[in-house]
Amino acid sequence: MTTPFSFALHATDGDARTGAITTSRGTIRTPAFMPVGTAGTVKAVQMRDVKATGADIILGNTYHLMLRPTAERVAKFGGLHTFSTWQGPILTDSGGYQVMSLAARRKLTEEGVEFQSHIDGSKHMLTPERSIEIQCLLGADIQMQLDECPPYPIRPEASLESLELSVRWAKRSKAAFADLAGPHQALYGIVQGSTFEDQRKRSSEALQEIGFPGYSVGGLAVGEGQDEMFRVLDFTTPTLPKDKPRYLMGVGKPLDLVGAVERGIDMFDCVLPTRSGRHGQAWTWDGPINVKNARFVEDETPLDPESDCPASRHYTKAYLNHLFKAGEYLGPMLLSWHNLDFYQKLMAAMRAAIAEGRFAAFAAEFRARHGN
RNA sequence: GGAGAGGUGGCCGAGUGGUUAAAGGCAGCAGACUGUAAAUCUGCCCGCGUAUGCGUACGCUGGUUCGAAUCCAGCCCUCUCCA
Repeated sequence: MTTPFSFALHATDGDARTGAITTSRGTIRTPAFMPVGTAGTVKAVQMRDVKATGADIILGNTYHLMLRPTAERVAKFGGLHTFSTWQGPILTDSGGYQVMSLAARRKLTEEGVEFQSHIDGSKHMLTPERSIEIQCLLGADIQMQLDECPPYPIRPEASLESLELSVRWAKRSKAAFADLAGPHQALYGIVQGSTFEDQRKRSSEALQEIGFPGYSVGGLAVGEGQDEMFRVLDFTTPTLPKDKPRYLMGVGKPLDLVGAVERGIDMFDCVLPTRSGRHGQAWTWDGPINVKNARFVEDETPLDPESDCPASRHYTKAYLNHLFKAGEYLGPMLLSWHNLDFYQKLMAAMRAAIAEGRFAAFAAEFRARHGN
């Protein structure tokens, strides 16, 4: 439990990078995709299966775990790792995303965010300090500063104001983290600034002045579209230090991941593989399909016969189609599992391509096969 | 044989004179989902047409009415109870 947090770059190919983050709970191979486990569970998939897909780290969420079962109760059980049985590294989001997704249920002030629980209406004040305290109670290996994830589109003046608030919260988060966390844990700052180049630069510089072991790009994939997101990355990642991990929060679709890795991103998280899996969508090398579609009713082929993942190899599309049509739980379970596995295989393929200096060719081939 | 209830779009089921191509649900056909209030949401769902629209339609036949899924008559069928 004493291995300090560190990041090592192994190879670069263009702007794409591959390396490893070392934590006391294990190594995270980058570029990494982190399955989202908001409420202490990667929805519909058992931890041992999440692990078997090749995931090195998963997410938890401050807001949701604070409300239920509460951070204090999780701490009583020995932390989120023990409680959930996930023994690898855990990254927790600070509640910043809920500032946007639950905008109607919160009040934002300089002090922090007051949420009205979506469960029972009770009020909860989440300050930068309290967010760090909760993340420490959960035992998160990588923690996020409390930030305001602004909506899109947003006026430049409003974005700037929001960005400055997030910077002030970053400073407070770091101070709280210094008091409560250990050297084996890490706190990331979050770059904001919407789609404005000068603001992204300003945010990036302000955070580096404070100093963090890793930097996130937040406030993207919120409706601006892929072209715009890539445009923002084009001028944002170059402002980040090369020797620290770069985390693009909340992204994305497979093609988003490829484009972002191409632009120098090292870490990703997204609900998409699990959510779309629950909704019948399967991601494959040949693009996304919806297993509920009538054309799969008698399709006896599996999602990926070459995969070592049982969900991808053992079950026919006809069977998956039947499970979804019949409303059987196993359908969402199998597709979530398969999608997580596909995402990990995609990340592994990108890592290998970067290490071997053929990332551009890999990306081109993937785009051609997967569809645009 | 007697008494009663009822027949509505693939199914269930509202509607009991005009604003009804006919609520709602299910099934069906598609789409969306990006730091998870999501096993969710959206659209289509009689036929033809992009559409204004036209045609057909509430067991069958006939009638009343300016106008009928709705009122009347006859017929056909189903269900429940009593014999």
